Amino acid sequence: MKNWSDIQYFLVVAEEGSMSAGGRRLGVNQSTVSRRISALEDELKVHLFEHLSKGYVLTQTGEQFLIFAKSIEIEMTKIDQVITGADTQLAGNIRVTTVESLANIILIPIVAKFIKLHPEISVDIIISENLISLTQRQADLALRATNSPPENLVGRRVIKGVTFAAYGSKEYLNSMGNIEKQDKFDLNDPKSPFNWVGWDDEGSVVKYYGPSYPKDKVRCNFNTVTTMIEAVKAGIGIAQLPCLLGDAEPQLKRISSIDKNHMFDVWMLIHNNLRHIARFRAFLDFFAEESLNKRF
Amino acid sequence: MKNWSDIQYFLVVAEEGSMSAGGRRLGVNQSTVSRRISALEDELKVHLFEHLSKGYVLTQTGEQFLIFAKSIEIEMTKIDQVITGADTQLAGNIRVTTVESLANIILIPIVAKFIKLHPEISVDIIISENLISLTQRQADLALRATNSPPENLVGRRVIKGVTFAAYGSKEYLNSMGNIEKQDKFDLNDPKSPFNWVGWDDEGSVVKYYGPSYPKDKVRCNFNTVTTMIEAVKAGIGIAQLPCLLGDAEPQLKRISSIDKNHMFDVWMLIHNNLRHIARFRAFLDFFAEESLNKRF
DNA sequence: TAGTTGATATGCATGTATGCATAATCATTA
DNA sequence: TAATGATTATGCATACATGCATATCAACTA
Repeated sequence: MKNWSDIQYFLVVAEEGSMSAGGRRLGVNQSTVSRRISALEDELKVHLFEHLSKGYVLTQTGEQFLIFAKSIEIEMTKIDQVITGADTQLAGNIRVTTVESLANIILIPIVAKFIKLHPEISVDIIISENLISLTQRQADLALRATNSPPENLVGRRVIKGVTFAAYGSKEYLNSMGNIEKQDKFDLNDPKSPFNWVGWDDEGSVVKYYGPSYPKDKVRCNFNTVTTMIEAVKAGIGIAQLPCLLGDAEPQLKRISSIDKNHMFDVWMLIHNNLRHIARFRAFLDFFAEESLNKRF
Repeated sequence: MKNWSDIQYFLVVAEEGSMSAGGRRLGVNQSTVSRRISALEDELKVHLFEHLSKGYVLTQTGEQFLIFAKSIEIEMTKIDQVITGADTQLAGNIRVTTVESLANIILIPIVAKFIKLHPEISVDIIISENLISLTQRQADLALRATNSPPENLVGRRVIKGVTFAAYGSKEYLNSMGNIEKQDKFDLNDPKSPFNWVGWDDEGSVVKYYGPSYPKDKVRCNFNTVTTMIEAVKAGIGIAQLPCLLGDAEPQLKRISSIDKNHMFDVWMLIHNNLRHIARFRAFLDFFAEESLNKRF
């Protein structure tokens, strides 16, 4: 797309249904609108409008084009707002991204409180196992498990030192012998009867911070903690899981001691250049406060 | 913002750090770039760049501007892809929006399966109690509780006839008398001792489809089902809840029969004009299939 | 049917933006 | 210190996009 302004012309014609009306709204001549639309259609080699007696109506392709053009329009109004400094009010939308497991136990309860406190602010939680890019502004804030936050992001450490331990489902452990008899198992013994559920570092961008486990006994790998937990529940094997999550599952039983050498922190991160926008600031502060009070 | 194309010029200069390099990349003269940047700065009445010996570097304002400009750039490349028909591949990103309650019990388990099946597709789940607009393309698909989907959206009914019943926490019911003794309560009796947790239609865009309940006995209202459930668990009172959700809570007990006159369906919706894009189609089909197999 | 209104396409004149050439500035290197 | 190379700012000529005027067309009305 050579001339991005053509989107503007497209949008008004799509909305008004006529070149003249579009021109009036943009304060330009009717012929200009007509010529810009033609230029756009020539460049893309598609027909965006059909010229019926009623006026210009969108073709199928035009309808598709409109959907994307709209989101560009929205971004454009946002950019104006930011520059003119309309972002000092505690209103508008916040987009927070995290992975499923952290969303359920940490993010969602605190967000529920926050929206009650600030009825003018709406919060979208974007759950994604791919690391949503804050730099590309797919989200405003991110709740991340890490030990070293990227330097272009600032934020607060909301949970410190999440530990790992091995867990198995009570049913699975029973099937391998009486779990009532023992609380600790020698998991590193090559003769240990347990299968393992592993963490797939390759497919995912989210790093594994836990202790090592016998790779040759891994039955299957997963790239999200939640699916790992499901697999352990289903009796596929045992797994190294964050205690924060494992202890919350009544069907699971902790079968190892905590390894203090393998821990991670949880950070609420924001892009450096967005941290002064009022609603983001308010959310960050509120979140830090709440997570301090809560004991994970 | 008058000339949307100026964003283009801004982006290349921000990246290259010089007007000449920017001009080369865009295939225009260096002076053009310089003039367009000046025009942009004059129009917005801010300085976006500082001219140091090393070249042009972003000011604080420029950094903020960049963040939003980037997302416009991303949308622009998307619009090109759609038009040139690059969207026939089973790859890319899908954004599905829904409310928290539906996410937890329906959406997340199926998405987990889906991303395993299609490793090239990433799925973002956007949890928002405000109705995210599919028309404005804040999301690609939406999982909604409704009985009449909007006409510009198409989709599949993934769950039919979700019923309501009254629920209370076992603890709360015990405190009001022995729950073992009775299974049905006369909730409409004005002398009934129960407080109610209500649904706040006003604050939220999500409609309440359940049976009526005595408004004069409502202690507090909530605008998300999940917070209602938490309130009921906390012993604030009883509430009309979707059985789908209420039955899943071991702490709760169903204390009324099902009212067949108040039900709702759950739809997976997509914008009419996006339904032919391959990855959306694949997701919609997979979701319909999976939800058929599952019994909710 | 003719007249009226409103919309669109196209020729022509004009104004604006662009490219080119040039001079000034600055960093690097001999 | 001088010389080279690269970048930027500005004057000037030109190319291109816009506005204006006009002809055509379609729909509605008397």
